[in-house]
Formats: sequence, structure tokens, C-alpha cells
Amino acid sequence: MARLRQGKRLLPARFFLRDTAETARELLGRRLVRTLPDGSSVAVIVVETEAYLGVGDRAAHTWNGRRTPRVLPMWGPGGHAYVYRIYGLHHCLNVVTKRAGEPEAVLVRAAVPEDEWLDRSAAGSLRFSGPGKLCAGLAITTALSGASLRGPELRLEAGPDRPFDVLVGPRVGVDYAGEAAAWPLRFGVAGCRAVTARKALSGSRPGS
DNA sequence: CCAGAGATATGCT
DNA sequence: GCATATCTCTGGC
Repeated sequence: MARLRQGKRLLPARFFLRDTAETARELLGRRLVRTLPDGSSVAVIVVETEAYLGVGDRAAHTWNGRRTPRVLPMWGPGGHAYVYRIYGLHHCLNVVTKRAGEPEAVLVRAAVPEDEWLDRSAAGSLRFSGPGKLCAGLAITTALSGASLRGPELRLEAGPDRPFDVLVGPRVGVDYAGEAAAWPLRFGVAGCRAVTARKALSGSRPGS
């Protein structure tokens, strides 16, 4: 069953070494599998991402070369997780991109359960809409910061072969008056409630 | 529907 | 002390 095998294929290491915004776009529709210590697992499909472009990006935690203990995973090679706690309350999952020494990452903003994605009604429950809710739903904490995205606890796979349209827009949050904030750094799946129920993304493009 | 408060980690000034 | 890559609840229109 080539088709089935294709869907469960782990994303290769080189997937994470490309341009970060491109990786953010390419992460849409991919399967994220979280396996818990008790052996159970949850599979979700990524529907919203946001790119953070490293030392020159004021919104990035590594802006201006910051290299604190919290962000060390971002300085490592792509293909690993960077998880941080925000507002003392929520956790946010990032996919580290590029090579070691180029501290860029993609924030995973929303996902939907795989079965709902395959139903094509793809509205999806709002269970995983928002980076904090996603981490809460998948039991992702800072304990996973630095973990491989090709490991036993967290896996990124090619995902189901299902076409969708892509929405692009500026990053959420403060406008840093820098160029990066105005660029298309946010990517979402058109028609997905987990995306559209939040903030409007503008601009539609044909996806794959 | 929209605005504001509150939870309180992390890092900067 | 202050800001932030968040979310939920509350109260007002």
C-alpha cells in the first residue's frame, strides 16, 4: 500500500533546513503525532503556522542574538521542538528550522484531529485552535523542548494526501515597524474553522 | 459582539 | 518593573 505508507512517512531532516517561511507553508496539512508515556497517541493535522526569522526578527525569541537557556533548542539543528511557556500559563510549540547556528522556527498555531480533517467538512472541532490549546490538548510542555520531531514522543509525518487552499497573512501580534512583521509569515488552511474562527487571514492561493 | 482583567514564565531595562 | 509568539471569563452595548 504505497499510498498509506506515503502518508505515514516521517518528514526527512532536509524538510526543516529550507527557508523558514517556506517550511511554515509546507507544514500545513502535515500530521503531528504525539505519543504519551502510557503508549497512547493522538494524531492531528497542522492547519495554521507562523514563521519567526531569527536574529533579525524582533518578534523572535532569538532576536539580536539572544541565546538564553530557554531558547537553546532554536540554536540547534532544524527538526527539533522548541517549547516555551507564555504568560506563565500556556505552552507554545515551535518547529526549529535551518542549520545549527541559524536560530529560526515555526510556531504551530492550530491543528485539527485527523479524522475530522479527512471528513473534509474540515471545520474541525476547536479543540486545538490556538498554540496554547494545541499544547494543552497534546500534553506538550517544556519537558519536550529540544526533543526531536522524529522521535518516540513527537513525530511529524507527510500526512494525508488531501488538497487544500492556503491563506497567507502577516504575523499575529505587535507590529514591530520592521519589515518582517509586514511580510506574509502566517499560513493557514482555507475553510478551516480552527483558522477562520480566530483572526482573519487574507489572500488566498492554490495549495497542494 | 467587543474590551478588559487575570493567570504569572521568561528575559530585558 | 515591564513587555509578551495566550486564553478564558466577565460585563457592557
